[in-house]
Amino acid sequence: MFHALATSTRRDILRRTIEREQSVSTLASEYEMSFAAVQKHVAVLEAANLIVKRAEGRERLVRANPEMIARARALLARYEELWRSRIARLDDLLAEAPSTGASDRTDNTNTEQGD
Amino acid sequence: MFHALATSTRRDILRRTIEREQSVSTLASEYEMSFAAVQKHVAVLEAANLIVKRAEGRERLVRANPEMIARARALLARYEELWRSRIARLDDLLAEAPSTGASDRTDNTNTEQGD
DNA sequence: ATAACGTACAACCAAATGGTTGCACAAAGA
DNA sequence: TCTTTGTGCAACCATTTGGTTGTACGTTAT
Repeated sequence: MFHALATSTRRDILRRTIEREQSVSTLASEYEMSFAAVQKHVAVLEAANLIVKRAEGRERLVRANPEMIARARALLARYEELWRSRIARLDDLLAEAPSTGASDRTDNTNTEQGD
Repeated sequence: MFHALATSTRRDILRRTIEREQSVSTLASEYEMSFAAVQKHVAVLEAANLIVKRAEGRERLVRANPEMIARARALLARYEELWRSRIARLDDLLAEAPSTGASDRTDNTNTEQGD
């Protein structure tokens, strides 16, 4: 899935199909490359479930699948969560190690950098 | 950057270096592949600024760069925002269309769908 | 019916990728 | 000193990737 997102052309296709459903050839007309090249990019995005296609006459209408985008984002959010918990653990160590004796954690509102 | 995240080995390295800073050879010992292969993966992550290295004696200690992870997540969040605003726009159209004629647009014969 | 359009897919090609081994070199240790 | 360890880099190889052209086939228009 990250592989599917790894090309700017595909991210652009994703952006366009988020904004509005459109056919493969309409998409293809937006780029310098051949129709077949765009069609392959669409196929990669489809395999990653980042878009879905719908048949309408001879056209295939492409639209983004927001579920999958949310999933990618959630995965990265988990990495950030790992980071926060690591900081929290270090924080605990620092709170315990010195002989300050105070077992209760004083103000530990620290460097949260996520949004 | 998404390219750097596109391999499970590299995502795993990222995960490990989030949890704790460690040397390249320590990382390499965790995988079946050769040291050089892991070293190249680390180099890719470093080029994408997803990790940073620090020299300590002959070792190179690797740690994750949470800023960059947040940035990747923010980019995906923007796609979701696009989706939400698209839904909101459709919502507006549906709210306006039935009542209040308001024929401001002179030649709106081709009633754009979506945007 | 015939032409034009939209799509899919195969074959092909150059470049990038993910892996290997081997070598060079600095730092630690015997 | 000599050896071992940790690192980086180059050369090489197989596979994947991103692009091309060509072909086939169903749908729409003339």
